[in-house]
Amino acid sequence: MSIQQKPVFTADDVARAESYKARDYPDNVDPKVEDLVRQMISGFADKWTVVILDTLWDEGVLRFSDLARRVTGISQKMLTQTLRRMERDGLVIRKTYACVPPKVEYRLSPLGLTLGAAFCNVWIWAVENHDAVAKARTAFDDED
Amino acid sequence: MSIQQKPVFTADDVARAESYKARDYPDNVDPKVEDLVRQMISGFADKWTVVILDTLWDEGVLRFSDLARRVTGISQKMLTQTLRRMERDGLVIRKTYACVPPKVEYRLSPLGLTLGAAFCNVWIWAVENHDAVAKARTAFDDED
DNA sequence: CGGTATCCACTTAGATACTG
DNA sequence: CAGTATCTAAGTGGATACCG
Repeated sequence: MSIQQKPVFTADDVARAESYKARDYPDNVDPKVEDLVRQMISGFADKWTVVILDTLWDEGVLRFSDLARRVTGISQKMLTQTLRRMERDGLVIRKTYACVPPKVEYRLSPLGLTLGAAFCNVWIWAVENHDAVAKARTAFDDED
Repeated sequence: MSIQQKPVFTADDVARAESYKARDYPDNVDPKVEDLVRQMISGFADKWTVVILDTLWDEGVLRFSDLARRVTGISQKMLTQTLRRMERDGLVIRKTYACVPPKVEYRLSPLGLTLGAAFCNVWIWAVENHDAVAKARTAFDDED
């Protein structure tokens, strides 16, 4: 059998990966920190949070109804819920104006801005690789 | 959007955001592409996918049972399901050995490797900001 | 306009049992 | 070991109605 001991990936693979990678990824992280981080990521890694982050990153400041319009398919309930959680986590700043009819503006906090920046490469990856994923899916479905 | 244009944030905020940002984020993306990308992101943005991606990124090659051990809290069912979806999307390569007892190895594909690389900054963000998030939460819960 | 509250259909995921 | 199959409890999210 031809077991490759170390080179799981070719130099080319690694080079392409590096092009998505900005800062150095720490090799050894404290297991406790690792676990904490996973809990955090798990918390943020849901459908709507990422899309809302993306939208606010793109648009800057949006009213509730504008967000509802741009985040296609979201219900009012989920929009409210997700925005509250993001506000609680310090990612989003909510500003209400005491007027009639009411007006509420949402925007990313500095913390949310840095998270949005960290997500940039993921969005770029998605733009550049969505056809590769589509191809992989049809290939997978066709075999067997 | 280019974050320099809108004066919503201070120069310091922007500088900190830039430190997480590697490649330039495209200003104008085709709305249809934008929508496709959001569907993709929504698909990948679930709890287990991200954690498995992280684990395989860290460890390289893992057997099914090793993955189950490292991805704390996941059920066998979800592990199987998520790995299948990731394999179908072309992120993960599954290699079975015809022996008794059976042995199955999982590793990231080149495509999965690039996605993992794109996620690096998000993980770094999580490591560096999890205390900020914790503080935001207690602050939010204390008021009212 | 920007929510909250309630109800309910549907999905999800864990536990358990079984298989190649 | 690495799954699949089945059942069920819990959670999720949409629709609707109503409120400040």
